[in-house]
Amino acid sequence: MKRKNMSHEEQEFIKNYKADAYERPSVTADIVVFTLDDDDDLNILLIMRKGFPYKDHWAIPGGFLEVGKESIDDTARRELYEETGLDIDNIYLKQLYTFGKPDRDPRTHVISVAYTALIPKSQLTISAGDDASDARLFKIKYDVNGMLFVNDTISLTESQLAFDHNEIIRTAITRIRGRIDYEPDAFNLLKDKSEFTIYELKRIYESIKNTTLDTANFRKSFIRSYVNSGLVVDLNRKRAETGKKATELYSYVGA
Amino acid sequence: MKRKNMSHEEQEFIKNYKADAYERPSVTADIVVFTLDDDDDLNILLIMRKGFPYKDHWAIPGGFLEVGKESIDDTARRELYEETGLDIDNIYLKQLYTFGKPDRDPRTHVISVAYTALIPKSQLTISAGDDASDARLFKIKYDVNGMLFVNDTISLTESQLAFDHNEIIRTAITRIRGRIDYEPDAFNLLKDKSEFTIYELKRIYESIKNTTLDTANFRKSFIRSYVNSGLVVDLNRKRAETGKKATELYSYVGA
DNA sequence: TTAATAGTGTCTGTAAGACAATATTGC
DNA sequence: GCAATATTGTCTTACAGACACTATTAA
Repeated sequence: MKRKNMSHEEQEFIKNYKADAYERPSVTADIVVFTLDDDDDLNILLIMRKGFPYKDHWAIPGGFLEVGKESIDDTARRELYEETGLDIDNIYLKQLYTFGKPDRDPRTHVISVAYTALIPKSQLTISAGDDASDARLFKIKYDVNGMLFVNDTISLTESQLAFDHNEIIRTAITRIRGRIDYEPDAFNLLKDKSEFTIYELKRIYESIKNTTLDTANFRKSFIRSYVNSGLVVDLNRKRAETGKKATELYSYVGA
Repeated sequence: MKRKNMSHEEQEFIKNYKADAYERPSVTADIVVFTLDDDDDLNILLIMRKGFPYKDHWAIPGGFLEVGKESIDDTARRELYEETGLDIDNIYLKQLYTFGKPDRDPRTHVISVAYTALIPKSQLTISAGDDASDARLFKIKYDVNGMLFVNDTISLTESQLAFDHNEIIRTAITRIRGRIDYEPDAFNLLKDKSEFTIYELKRIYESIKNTTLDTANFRKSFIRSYVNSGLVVDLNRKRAETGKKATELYSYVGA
């Protein structure tokens, strides 16, 4: 915010402003990191909390805003980097929603600005940050009581998560499902968005929507929405795999 | 957040937690209040700031979170009530986006959780709250440099607004335009959503989208989307106005 | 040749937009 | 009757979903 003409009076006010006059909340950025595993199932990154509160509970990664030094978007990027070692630029990271009930954290009033990240597994180097004793990917499953988070060694119900993180994850899934039909979000989960097949993209749609799609209709929609608009170009090359007909390759060239 | 089984160790941790150990930002809820004026043009509520910073600048209403006492949603409701005297329940008030750049407020790092409200003018009793010397509705117009805010006596360019409030308003307009085609937001701007004509609703759509719509096509879409789904019922009564054919009345019965 | 996957074609129903035509009312 | 607005109908185009059919490759 560049102010052109701040009066002397106003400058004095700012100089003497006591931010401590009112009690302030803490603010965190917390990130729902989605990826696809080798089964093409939708996965989420959870960390095991090292300290209180919710010590030894699984949680989504995140951390406190560094006041005056960074925007809340930067907090999300920084925390994501610390947890995944990701090249922070060129990453799908979008603000999701802000959660602000006074008792959502037992320490003090903590406002959580939640973000959603969509990252191909090949780009993730998962490592537990300072505040975590472990960090893992979990498949998202559903039973009558809600979501389950499952991998080879661990199975969690959503109520076992720290804080209100189950609600944040629910909100993220709802949002990404709502967006996928009219925004090119899904490309961000491709192993290599500069060289992919329609069927790789289709599997991403199916994982996010938790359904199966008709290949013919998916192709029509893909051509109409992305190729005809120039967002995706046909590479006029094919990729051959053993035992199958070779598949045409496309490249996402962005907006 | 009800925790069932918090360990003694964790309880001790919470008791001894010093929130002051890290610097915290301030958090505000700021509200973009939309209404339609008597010309059926889209209006926004702005207040004239009484104190520094941006003293004597127009701004959207809002205020600081009362830490530990209220959720950020409640902050928005409370501030909206103070500025409009509104019956706070039964109001369209939705979280929009959170703005968190460190220098967006010259006092200190202030995180603004922005909300959008859609309220019929008949329900608004606009009054300047504690922190405002004036409160007015402004038509939203556009010129080559962006938005203008205009009423009978005042004309503002968007860059004259306090803080980054022009960016917040832009975000709100984009969001509401994007939502109106698939969410029943527009009903919240009707004078009386329990008794309205198709044409009253059409004018709201036109104001938000800033276009004119075909009556025949609007009717078809209205019937399909709302009457057939039961969200709106045909009252089987008409309202007569002088010099015109009487118009069928409908009632929004909600989800 | 056959299994497996890639890709095309066709049909149906629904919806959006353009626009013509008809209906009702007060004056 | 006429002006003004309300309401219905028709035509075109686009798209989504269901599903039958053809094409290519490796084993």
